[in-house]
Amino acid sequence: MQKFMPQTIDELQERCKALAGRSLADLSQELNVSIPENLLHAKGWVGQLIETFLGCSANSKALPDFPNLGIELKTIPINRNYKPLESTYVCTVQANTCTHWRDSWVYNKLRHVLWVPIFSDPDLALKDRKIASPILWQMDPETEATLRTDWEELMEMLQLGFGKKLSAKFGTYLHIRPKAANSDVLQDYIDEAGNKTKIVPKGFYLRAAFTEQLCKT
Amino acid sequence: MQKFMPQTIDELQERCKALAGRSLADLSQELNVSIPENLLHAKGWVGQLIETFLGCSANSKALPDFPNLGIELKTIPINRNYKPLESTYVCTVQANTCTHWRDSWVYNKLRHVLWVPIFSDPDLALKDRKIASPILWQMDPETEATLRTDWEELMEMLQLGFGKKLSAKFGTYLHIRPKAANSDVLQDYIDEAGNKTKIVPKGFYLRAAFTEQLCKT
DNA sequence: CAGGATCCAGACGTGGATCCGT
DNA sequence: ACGGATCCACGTCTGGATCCTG
Repeated sequence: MQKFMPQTIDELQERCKALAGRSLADLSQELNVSIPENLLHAKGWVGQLIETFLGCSANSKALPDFPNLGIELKTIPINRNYKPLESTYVCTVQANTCTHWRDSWVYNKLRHVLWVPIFSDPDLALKDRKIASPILWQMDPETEATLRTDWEELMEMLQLGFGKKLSAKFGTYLHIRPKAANSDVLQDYIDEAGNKTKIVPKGFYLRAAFTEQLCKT
Repeated sequence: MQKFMPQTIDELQERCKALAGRSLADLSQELNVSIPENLLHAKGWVGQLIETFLGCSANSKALPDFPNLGIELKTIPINRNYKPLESTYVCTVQANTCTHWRDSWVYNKLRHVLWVPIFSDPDLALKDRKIASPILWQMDPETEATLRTDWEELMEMLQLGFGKKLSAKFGTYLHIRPKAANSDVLQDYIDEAGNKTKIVPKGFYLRAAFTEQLCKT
């Protein structure tokens, strides 16, 4: 059962009110989808459940989840104390497409986000996990400055051919980690010496230390 | 039931002998695959049946059907008089990748081909269609000269931006036709004036007049 | 009947993320 | 607890070709 996509921010916020406090069992029953035993073989299940409830089409590449509103949806697993349990995936890294920050996928994905924190302590069964209050958020100048610096430094390392040395240790809010089916997946890359090589596809992620600020406000 | 891939040309020719004269009903029974009522919703079925019988893996992109032998497999529907009923698809057209003929996908697909003609008169039910004698063929210099000229002229028209005017009328042996799910599928293209536009994805095909020469020898 | 349009299966890529060893 | 590794769904692309109308 798919809902209609909200046409205005007010409609979206109404839908968010109807989401806060509800359990995943509750939501999946209303939407008539079956609930998996755990997330090991369904890692994206919660995110897709929330997408369905809020009425995003779940397809559409390169467009925000709510295209007419320009808003991106991100779920965040948190513990009882509103502390994120995981980093948050932002988008794939496009090596060799050097643009300005404002043209980047990262900026455009994070400019305007609906964060949906979900109480997800590991001892809490999937069905009993509950939605906290969704947060409609816009990137502020200070945050942008930090993200921009992170992005520029990380992209520069990639451009210069240091992709293999680019570990998840770099970056204040944003960092780069593998993003692939497994480590056998490889894509073309040109290293610092100008030689053709292969690296595992990578993605941008927000560190939990960053999203913690959002969830605790 | 998948067979092993032939490791030598001799093994491949043995397999071909076992194929000649047999009906599609016979083959599909041996391979334990169900036979469709007609080809309208299974246009590639015959080709895939023959692939299975001859032991090609059916995956592998950019590689020949028999990678270790460097041989490509092509089925050709023919009538009682060995005249092809259709043109033969070769490969997709890669606009904006101008290389030399010998580096082209067309040359490499057609250098060494196992043609499998199949009696396919329209009044003959799918199950009753029979395999004629497979033909293991290598491109000869005269054929290459004609194919090369066709390919160079067609590619030049594409490079120069005349993709929209490039109809299937051009080319002696080889021509270009749409190759997509339907005519709504579009891909980026730069026209003769240098403007960005969209065209339907295209493929190279061999005219029936060309394959007729092969089937009648 | 030639040329433009179309159809399926299966591989591949991307967006949704969490898992889990050190 | 962090960073490298991994997992599913689903849309898109590609290779297998034939359909079908003017």
